[in-house]
Amino acid sequence: MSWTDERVETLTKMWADGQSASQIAKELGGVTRNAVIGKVHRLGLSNRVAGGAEKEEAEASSAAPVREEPVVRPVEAAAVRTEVKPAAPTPRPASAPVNPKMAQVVNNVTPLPLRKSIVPAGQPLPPQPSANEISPEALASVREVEKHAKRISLMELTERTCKWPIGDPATEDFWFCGLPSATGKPYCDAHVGVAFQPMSARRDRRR
DNA sequence: CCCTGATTCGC
DNA sequence: GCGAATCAGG
Repeated sequence: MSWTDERVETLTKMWADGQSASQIAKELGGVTRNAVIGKVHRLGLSNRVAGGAEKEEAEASSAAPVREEPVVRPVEAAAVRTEVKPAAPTPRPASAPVNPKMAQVVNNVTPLPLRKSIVPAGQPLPPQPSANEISPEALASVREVEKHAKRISLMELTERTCKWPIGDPATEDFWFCGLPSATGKPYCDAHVGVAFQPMSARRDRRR
């Protein structure tokens, strides 16, 4: 792969938008993160956020561009950010996963009343599984695991962290399990245990 | 260990 | 110019 104008443009935009070198490399394909970093330096795009807080951009405020040679103007950066794809709707695996919301009922972590505000008016809720659809063993292991969960935030999720949500997303008391997830699986072993269950077993336990 | 960017240097 | 290897760090 060579650095075509188009690829350089992609690199420039993603870098300005705060994407990591590895993310950019993955997007471009055919290059390693080292290649991306090398190119970034050769392009003189290095010094990104300058110093301090990373992760979230510090451009919201339209502070006067003191420094010349702007990498990307705020408007431009904002436009790019808008293109970020929203999380894809979670498809139900063939093995009939149980709604994660169940965890709360199970944990009796204030299951009800759910904050009405998080459910847009007029939006019918998907079928909510009941506690007895989950095997006692799976429940026990989940309760145990959630005591030691890493409690990571949305931004800290990676391909190999458990993405099981815990708590109420409408409050501060919300986080993700964060324990190591089996390669290729979205959750840690315990949460895979309650998320994926054979249809027959669920039917049998259902009241 | 997972990950980050920075630098060097043979090609 | 390129990027693997390496370094330094979270």
